[in-house]
Amino acid sequence: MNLERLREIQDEIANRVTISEPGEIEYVAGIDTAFFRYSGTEYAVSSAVLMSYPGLELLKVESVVDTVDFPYIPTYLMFRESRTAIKALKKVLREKTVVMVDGSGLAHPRRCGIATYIGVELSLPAIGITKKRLCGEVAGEGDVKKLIVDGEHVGYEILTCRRCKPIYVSAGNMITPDKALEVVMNCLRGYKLPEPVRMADKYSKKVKSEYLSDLQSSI
DNA sequence: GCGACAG
DNA sequence: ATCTTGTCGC
Repeated sequence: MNLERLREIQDEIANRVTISEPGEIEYVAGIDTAFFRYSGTEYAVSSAVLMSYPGLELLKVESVVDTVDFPYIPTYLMFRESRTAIKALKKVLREKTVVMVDGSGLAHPRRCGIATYIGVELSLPAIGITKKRLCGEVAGEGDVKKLIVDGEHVGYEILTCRRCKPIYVSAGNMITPDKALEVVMNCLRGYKLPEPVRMADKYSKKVKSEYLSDLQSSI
């Protein structure tokens, strides 16, 4: 599978993106993936959390461990972690849920970050969250600046806590950049990352360490 | 050619 | 992302 073909796949996904106002939001899901190698094999641990919105009560946590075959290549992250992530996500999904993914949405050279891919593939509203800017330019001043990619306003760079570096929010699918920003703001609880992503990150690392110690004690 | 480059 | 101790600061 060459990059040219993978690029075509991303272009196809990008063409299926919908930018619209999602309906009523009752839940918000978060998804994150951790990695580790064991006996020469690489594994991915994806954890998905489901929280009420806007109350943010933790309702469900599900994790999936899988082997990984694709390397990390900037702008091709979806081919590395989406399979495991989608498996975990499907276990917590309900109607009226917006998904928050640890990765770009439309803030991607071909408008196809992993959040967009997951959103289009599962046909649901998705938001991309990253701690580093993959591409685009930042415009404006203050704690909330616009993120522009190829002249298109796809999301925002926001300062979620003073003394912290900013995070990047972008629409993934079936949501507008402004609505994505609103949902993320409503999921902030004093930490750098919005709760759904922060919780998913925490659980993926927890399950990873438990899984590793199980493997090592079963020798 | 050079620099940039999510997780 | 991951490998890693102490350490600065709220």
